Amino acid sequence: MPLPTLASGGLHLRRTLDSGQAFRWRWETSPDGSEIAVGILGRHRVRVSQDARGIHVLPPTSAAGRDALVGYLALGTRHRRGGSDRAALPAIESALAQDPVLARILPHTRGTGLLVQNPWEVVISFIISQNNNIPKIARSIDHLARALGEPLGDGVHAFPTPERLAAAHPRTLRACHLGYRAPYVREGARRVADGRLDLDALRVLPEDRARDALREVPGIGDKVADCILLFALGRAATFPVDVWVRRAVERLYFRGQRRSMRELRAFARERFGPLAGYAQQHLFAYARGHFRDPRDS
DNA sequence: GGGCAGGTGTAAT
DNA sequence: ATTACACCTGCC
Repeated sequence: MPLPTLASGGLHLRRTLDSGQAFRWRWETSPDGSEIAVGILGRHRVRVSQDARGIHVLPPTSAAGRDALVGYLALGTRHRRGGSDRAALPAIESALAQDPVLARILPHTRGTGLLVQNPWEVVISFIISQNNNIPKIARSIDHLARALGEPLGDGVHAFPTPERLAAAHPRTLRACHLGYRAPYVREGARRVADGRLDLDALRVLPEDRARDALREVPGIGDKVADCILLFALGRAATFPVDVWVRRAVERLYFRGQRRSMRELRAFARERFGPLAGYAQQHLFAYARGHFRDPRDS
């Protein structure tokens, strides 16, 4: 059975893949009406769906693709990884539900997990994300992959390597609609390619040191650095504050009063501790669902 | 057309 | 340590 059904472990596939932490997933509807996520993990094109029985890895996903998916979704990693505990999602959500605000939100967002993504891809993806919106971010990344990524067949391309991206002609980047972010992307790629930014080395640094190292790259500020730490480097205590999370925290915890970035970070650390990253995911999802119009609550 | 979108760099306070 | 502004681009 090369493509088994995997225990969901409390993971809600759709909520997780659509939560804004990854940009290369597409959804298709199968003949029986079920929804199938199609994505690219490294050099593997993978297809996956979920129903009451669990998470199904679907053809033509290879065995290697299946393994990549298990790691990516953090399935079967109930115990220690990289020296830190990764508790099962239901246990995490039970802990978060001690907070009355999250207890109210969780029914809408339960199952939103943190992915274990490739740091290089996350660095570039979130540099592109600044002052941008999700459809446009996804489009730019898709353009980059087509222009510079290894072809994997069927018109699908891997994410470009640092070397290829660093060597890309400005004209090529221009065609990816990166706008003023193009020089940031290029410089980030150069630094990863030549070792000035050693992403693997960041894994063993204290969180603050790793954030400082990331912030040295032009185009990476506090928010993008936090996203990289949370979505690719396993730092679940990190609390990226974007406009949506800010809105959610200020309205739900501070009666709509404006708080400084510093206050918001301190709040998250005190309130959610090592699970702040998960709390952020829930607050973000809820805010996007309910605060679309800045006037309503 | 002006404003905004999952920020950041820069200059000024 | 905070605040104001510009910024590619696509969309309303």
